[in-house]
Order: sequence, then structure tokens, then C-alpha cells
Amino acid sequence: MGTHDTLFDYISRYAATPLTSEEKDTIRQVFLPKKLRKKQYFLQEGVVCKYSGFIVKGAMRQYSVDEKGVEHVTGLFIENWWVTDLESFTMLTPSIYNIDAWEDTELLQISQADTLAYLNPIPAIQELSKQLTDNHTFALHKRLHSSITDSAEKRYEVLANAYPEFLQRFPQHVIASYLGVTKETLSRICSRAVRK
Amino acid sequence: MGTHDTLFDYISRYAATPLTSEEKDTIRQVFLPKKLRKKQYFLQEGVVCKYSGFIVKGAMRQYSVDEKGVEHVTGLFIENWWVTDLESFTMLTPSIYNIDAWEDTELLQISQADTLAYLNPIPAIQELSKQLTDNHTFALHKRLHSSITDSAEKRYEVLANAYPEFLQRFPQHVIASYLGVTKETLSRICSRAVRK
DNA sequence: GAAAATAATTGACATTTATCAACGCTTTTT
DNA sequence: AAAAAGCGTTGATAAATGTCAATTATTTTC
Repeated sequence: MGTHDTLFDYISRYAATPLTSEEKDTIRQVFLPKKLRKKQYFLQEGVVCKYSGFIVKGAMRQYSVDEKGVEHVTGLFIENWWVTDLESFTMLTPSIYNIDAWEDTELLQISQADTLAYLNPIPAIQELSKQLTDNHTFALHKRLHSSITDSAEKRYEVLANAYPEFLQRFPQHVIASYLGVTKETLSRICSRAVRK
Repeated sequence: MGTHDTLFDYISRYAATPLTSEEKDTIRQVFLPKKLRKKQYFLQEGVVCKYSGFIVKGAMRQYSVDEKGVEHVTGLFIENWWVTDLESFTMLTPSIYNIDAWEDTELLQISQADTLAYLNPIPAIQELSKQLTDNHTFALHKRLHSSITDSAEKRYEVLANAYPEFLQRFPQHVIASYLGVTKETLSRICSRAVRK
């Protein structure tokens, strides 16, 4: 099974309309396999995000760096997730984020131009795309709600329920940053939780 | 000028494709004018959000209420903004939010069914809708980034820059809740800022 | 296998923010 | 006009979280 088959499977899980074999060929042509070594950048701050990627294998993170040089993780991504800076990719503006591989990663990437010209017209993709956009919005809203409403401890619980896989794949200090707390604080939260 | 003209103006500002007069008629039929008195609910917790609204005049807020009875404001809306609980409206699931009028408000509301059947097919609306969805996502991402990265003081500055109108339209304790801090904290932040 | 890098923990202390209560001012209601 | 509700402020104190430094364990690299 080639790398693209993972993507075909994924699409068929979201879209009722099946892909024709011509459409599959198109997808094979516009999604280019790419391997990233651990720590390698997919996107660097200040650059326009030219690609959107589908992760076949591996783990990645998105983060910004503040004036003090501290990294703030805003996104985590693993197998079967899409990775891109949506604003930069859509508006062709320089990104304020970095995206890099946390583990050695295999992905399928597609350019902005190919997305518009070849991918978006495919009916199954339109279905998929609508659903992904919706889910993405709902997820963002939930994270925001949690960050306004909940304590650090509660936010950790929410994350552990929503994405338990993350806790396996990323070290605690990365999770801490994703939650907007320091690694020391998260460490204490976890050790308190264990005692219960 | 009727209430719907505000909406037509708004649409023409976002969409290159103009509305035909048939489409305008359709819009007049599916968007029903509705007046809300101050404090009146547009949506209550536990209920499916049946409508999406375009605010012609007034100001509204979205919030949840926690176990202790404290309100957490997650959204603020004024003239020319859309108001709905997108997740509830789209998925037909009960909402966890309340939405009410902060001022006496006039809006145009459309049901889920009419949105699908009559509104979405209009080309100008498809353009508009794509842009609104994008902008909404970008805005959510920015708020989330700010809430992970910034102190309360910085978050207030970010808000004051992004939506200065809000500071005029909503009292400080509402802004505080929107930022995820108590009214006392925001009061102190503001008085410190004045001294500089 | 040794050295280096990465990760998690802990303690002492500082800072930020929340909580609770009281007060004064303004606006709204009656 | 009086009463009530809403709003912003301030002080005292508590709780949550951050900062800095040291220590240890674990994993990776050479």
C-alpha cells in the first residue's frame, strides 16, 4: 500500500461521494510525498506557508517565539491530521509561526496553487473540506472556551479527554506550552493528580 | 431604506458577484426581521440554535455559566456582525451557550433549513460565506494565541487594537469576562495604564 | 560505554490574578 | 423623589502560576 492510499482511506471516511480513478490520479500528482527529519522545519516564521500537508506518519508542532525567546506551542499534529498555517496559506501572508517535525515524519504536501486548481474542484474534497473546516472551527472554539473558563488543571483534563494520544506522543513540557502554562506548573498538577 | 438593505450593502462589500433581483427577493423572504429587547435571549443553554442572525442595530453577547453561577463571555457582537452558535446551528446539537441582547437590538434571522435550501445556493453568498468562515477562523486562532501567550494586560491591548468599538459598547466587567479575567483585575490594569 | 542532550522534578521565592467586602457614583425603575 | 440595580474602584488577603536554580533520570549521540 502506497502512501497515497492512507489519504484515500481518510477521504472515503469523510466523504459520501467516492473518488473516481481519474480523481485519484490527480491526487497522486498534486500531493507530493515528503519526509521530514526530527526538528526539521515545515514552515519558518516570516515566510509564506506554501504548502498544506497531510501527515501519514509522525508528529509535528506549531509554535511562535516571543521576545524573550520562549516558544509557545499553538498546535500539535499526528497521523491523519492536516498541518498548515491556514491564514498564511490562504492569504499568502508571511506566517508568525514555525512548524517543525517533533518525530521523523512522512507527509503528503500540496501547494496553494494546486489546491485551488486541482484539489478543490473534486466533489469528495468539497465535502471533506466543509467538514474539516467545521470541525476545526468547533475545536478552536472549545479550546478558547476552556482557556477563558478553566484553571490550568481543568484545561489539562479537557486536553487529556479530547486528545489522549497527545500525552503519549509529546513530552510534558510541550503539552505544558500547548496549554499555556510552564513545565513546572504542569509537573506539579500531574503529581497532585496522581496522589488522588 | 428597509432593514434588508443593510444586509445587501454588507453582502456587496464582500462578494464580487452581485445579487440578482430574484436573489434579493429570496433574501427578503428568508431573513426575518426580529427585535430583541435588552436582556432578551436569542439562544438559551440546552436548546438547539435554530437561527443565525445578522445584526442591523444593537449589541449582543454569548456566554456560558459555570457551576458557581459565574458567567463567562465568549463572544461579543455589534452592527454588521453575524451571531449564532455555529456548532449547535450546524450540528443541530443543544448549545452550551446563552446569547442575549446587551442593548435593544434589531436583527435579521434565518433558519437552518432556509440557509441550506435557499441561502447557500446563491453565488454571492457562497463567496461571502467562504470569506466569513476564513476570517472567523483566523480571528479565533488569534484570540487563542493571545490567550496562550499573553498576560492579561497584553490581552487587553490586543483587544483594544483589534476591536476598539467593543470598549465603547460594553461595560468593563463584560470586557473583563471576555478576556478571561475578573472585573477587579481589569479595573486595576486600566488604572495602571492611565498612570503611564 | 562515555558524554551530551533532553526531560521531569523539587524547593524557595516572586508575581499575577482571584476573592471578598466595602464604598461611591450613575442610571434605571418604581 | 426614593429605591434599586448596575458599574467601577479600592484594600486586604488568598490562591494560582511563574521564575530561577539545583538535582536526577532518561534517552540519544558519538
